[in-house]
Amino acid sequence: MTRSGSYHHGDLRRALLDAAAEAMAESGVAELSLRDLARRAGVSHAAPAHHFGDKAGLLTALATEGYQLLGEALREGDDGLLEAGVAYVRFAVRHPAHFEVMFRPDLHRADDQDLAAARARTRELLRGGVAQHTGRDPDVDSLAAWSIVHGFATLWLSGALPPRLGTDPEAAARTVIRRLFS
Amino acid sequence: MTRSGSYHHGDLRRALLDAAAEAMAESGVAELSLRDLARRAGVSHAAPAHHFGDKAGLLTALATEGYQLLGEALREGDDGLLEAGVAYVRFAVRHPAHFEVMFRPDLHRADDQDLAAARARTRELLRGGVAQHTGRDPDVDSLAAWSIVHGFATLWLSGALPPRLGTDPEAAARTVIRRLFS
DNA sequence: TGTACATCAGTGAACGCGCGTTCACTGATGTAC
DNA sequence: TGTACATCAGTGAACGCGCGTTCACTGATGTAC
Repeated sequence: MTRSGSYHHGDLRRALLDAAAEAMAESGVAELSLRDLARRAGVSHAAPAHHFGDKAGLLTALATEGYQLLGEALREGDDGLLEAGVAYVRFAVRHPAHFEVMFRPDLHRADDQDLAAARARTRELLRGGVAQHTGRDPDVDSLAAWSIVHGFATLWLSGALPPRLGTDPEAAARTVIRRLFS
Repeated sequence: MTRSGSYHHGDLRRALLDAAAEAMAESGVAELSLRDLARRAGVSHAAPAHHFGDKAGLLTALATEGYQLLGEALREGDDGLLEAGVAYVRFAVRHPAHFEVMFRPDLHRADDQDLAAARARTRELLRGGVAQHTGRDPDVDSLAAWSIVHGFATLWLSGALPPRLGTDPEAAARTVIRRLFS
């Protein structure tokens, strides 16, 4: 879509979201600036305002996309609870920037309509998936499941886990999740 | 310790750490600035450099203190696994700033000696506590336990959990942790 | 008890920087007729 | 097929801001004798 040399970018919105995810994965959200994203996309530093209004607007769009991607990941991993849990961890590791901004309400506009809709839909998937597969209190079960996969993903991303676990987060997560449902 | 009107503060190091925890709890780490902390402590904006060198130095000290506080909390909650887990969540909710900076290596100097020592000691407590009380593979059990309490605490702090859970994080956490060891 | 002096803690002015945001503009696109 | 015009996307200069850091300084403290 990038027509280089042309005045119009082609799909600047997409390019800015990708640049944001890339920049955050590289050096964290603290370093993120609109001017840097514009530089990465090869446009003037005032261009982003056209698509997102301001910085919070861009991060809100990124969070919204994150909930959509997570929703797709959960639907694909519809081979039972274990695989859904693994899919959650896989999403977090593959899309660390989306994952972070989704759970940092200080970074996005939590009351944005699109974001709220995507968030609600994906959370329903999370709850519904657990309720289907368990015989116990689905409230407790879904909260326990969410906590354990979210905790594992967060600890993995922060580098807090011991090196002994190796380099495959999904394998390690599988063992841990299995422990919850044994 | 604050001798107001005097040239020397008395315990500026302590005051700055407290101010940092307070400021982060109020408005997140993104807003944190050394100049603001100096304002809160009632000293000139160049004073913090004297005690911490720079911003990363201050946050490293905060993370170190966090590991010490968490260690104490875990030792006190030595009435079994369940209460240790609850103590973990209680620590996170009472000291959200410490908790955040401990698990954000982009905010502190991970190779600082004091920090590394405090971190290692507290992690040993985490692992050791679980190994004592379980009949199964202690590696898997301690990782599952850490994941579930860390995940619950993180989700609670981010406001992601449904309002239905009420306002008492410890009660909700207790139910969830019990589920892991049932 | 008093004095000299080294050390330490805090001051305040100055610097350069990158940032977000605003604004009048211009180039490109698409649509009506 | 051609022309006029509205709309949209991106430009580039300008602004004001708060920040971290540096530096020569000064006030306070503690210690040796």
